[in-house]
Amino acid sequence: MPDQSAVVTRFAPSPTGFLHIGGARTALFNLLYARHTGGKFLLRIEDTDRARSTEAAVAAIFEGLTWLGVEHDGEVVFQHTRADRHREAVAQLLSAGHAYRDYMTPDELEAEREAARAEGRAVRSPWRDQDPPAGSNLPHVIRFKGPKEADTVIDDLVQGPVRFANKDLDDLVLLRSDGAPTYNLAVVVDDHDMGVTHVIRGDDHLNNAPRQALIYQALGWDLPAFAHIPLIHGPDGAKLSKRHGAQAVGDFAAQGYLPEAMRNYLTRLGWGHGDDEIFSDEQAAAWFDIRDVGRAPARLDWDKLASVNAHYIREADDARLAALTADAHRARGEALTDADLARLEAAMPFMKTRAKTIPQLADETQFLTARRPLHLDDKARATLTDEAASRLQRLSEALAATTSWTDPDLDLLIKAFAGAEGVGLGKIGPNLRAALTAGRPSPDLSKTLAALGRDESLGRIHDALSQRT
RNA sequence: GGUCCCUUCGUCUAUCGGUUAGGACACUAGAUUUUCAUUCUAGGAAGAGCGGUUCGACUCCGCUAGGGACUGCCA
Repeated sequence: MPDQSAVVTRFAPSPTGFLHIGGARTALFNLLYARHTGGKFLLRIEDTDRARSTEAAVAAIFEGLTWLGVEHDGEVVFQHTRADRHREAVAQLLSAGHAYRDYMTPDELEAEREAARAEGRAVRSPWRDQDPPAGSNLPHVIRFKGPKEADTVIDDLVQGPVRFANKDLDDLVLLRSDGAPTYNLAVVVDDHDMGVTHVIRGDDHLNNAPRQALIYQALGWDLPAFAHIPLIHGPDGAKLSKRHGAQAVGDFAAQGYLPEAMRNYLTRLGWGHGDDEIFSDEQAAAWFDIRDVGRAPARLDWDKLASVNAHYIREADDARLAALTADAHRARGEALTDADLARLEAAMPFMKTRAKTIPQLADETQFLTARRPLHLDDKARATLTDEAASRLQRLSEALAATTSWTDPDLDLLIKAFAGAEGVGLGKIGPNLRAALTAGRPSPDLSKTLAALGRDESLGRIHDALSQRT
C-alpha cells in the first residue's frame, strides 16, 4: 500500500530557451527536498505554448539537468500531450458555474485593461454575468469565475502566510480562443494528477498562487503546499542576465566549473545549515528543509563560486581532471600528443591545487604542453651569463646521470648540486626554471622536472643553452 | 497606478527576546617561499531609517525609504 503522505515535488520548466541557473537551483531544491523526505522528484515540460516551445530547448533542459546531476524520478511529462485532460477539467468548471465564456474582442479587452489600470482595479469581463450573445458561434475564451469577496491566504513554506483579497484577482483565461489550455489551468490539473504535494518554484509565481488555489478549490481538489523561493540576482543585485557573464548552466560548464561544485554553491545560495560551507550530496539531502530557505534574493558571487570550485577540483579524480584540462587545451587550438596527455595526468596531483577552474588548470599546465624549442625572452637570456650557463650545463649533466627521476630524489639532487657548487638555490632556480618553462607558471622545480620527464627536461635545457647571445 | 514579496559585514549566511552579533568568500598586514601559486597567523568589516511593545530587541508590531515580482489568449 502506497504511503499517502509521501512527498512529491516537481520541476516544471518551459522550453523556450536555455536552462537558466535560477531554474537549475529551483530544480535542485525540489530534488533535495524530495530526497530529504524520502519522496519523489518529477519533471514536467511546460510546453502548452506550442509556438514558443522548441525541441532544442527541451534538449537543453535535459542536458543541463544531467550535467548538474539533478536526476528526476519517473517519466517526463510533456504538458501539451495532456490538453484533452485539461479541457475536461474546464468542462467540469463550466458545468459547475466556475467558469464562463468571454466574448470580448481584443480591442474591448485592451480598453478594459487600460480602464482597470487607471482605476486601480482588476480587469473584468462583462460576460462574467451575462448570457452568451445570440448565435454564440463567436470566438471566445473561457475564463475562471472566481469569488470576489473574502481573502485567499497562501500559507507559503518560505514566505509565510500571504493574504490576497479576492476582489483584486482577475479572472484567468483557462482556454484560449483556439481551445488550447493556458499555463495556469494546466499547472493545477497536472500537479493534481501527478500527485504533487509540494510546489517549490520561483517567487515570480507567488502572485499566481492564490488564483491557482481558487481553481483547486473549484475543482474540489486538495491544495498542495507552496514554497516560493527567491530568484538569483547578478552581483549588482539586478536580475541575472547576459551581461553578468553567465546565466545558462551550460555557460558554467563551459567556464570550467564542476557540477558537484555548482550543486554545493547553489544549495548554499539562499540556504544555510549553521556554519557548514562544504558538504556532500548526502549531507545536503539530510539537512535540507525547504522551510530554511531565505526570503531575500541572493546574489551570484563569482569569487565564492570559484573558491568552492577550487575545493572540488582538489578532491576530483586525476584522470577526470586531466581529460577536462586536455579539452580546455584543445579548445585553445592546441593539438595534444599522447605524451602530453600522460604528463597532464601524472602532474595532476600537484597541479590541481593551483587552479580554481578548468581553464586556469589549462593555464597552469601550459608549461607541460608547450612545444620545443621554447623561446627565451630577452630578460631570461640576459640572466644566462657565462657563469650561469656553465653551471646550468653542469646541472644538466648531473641530471642526466641520475637513475631516479622522481620528485623527492630530484629535489635532493638539486639541493646537493647547489651545495657542491657552493651557491644558494637562488643562483640556480631562476635559470633552470627559465630553461624549463620560458616564463610560464610552474610548480616546484623538482615537480616540474618530474612532470616533464627526463628527455623533455634535458632537451629544454639544451635548447635554452643554445639560445645564448 | 494596483497587488504581493524582500532588507544582518562588499557578497553568501548564523542568530529562532538576553551573544564581545559567529562562520565562509573577498580584502589588508605579517610569516613561509627558487617563479607563480599554496599554506599559516593576525586584522578591518554588518542589524536601512524612525517610532512602538518589552525589564531587555537584529529578532515582535507599525510607518518611511530603497530593491524586486506580477499586473498576457507567456510560463
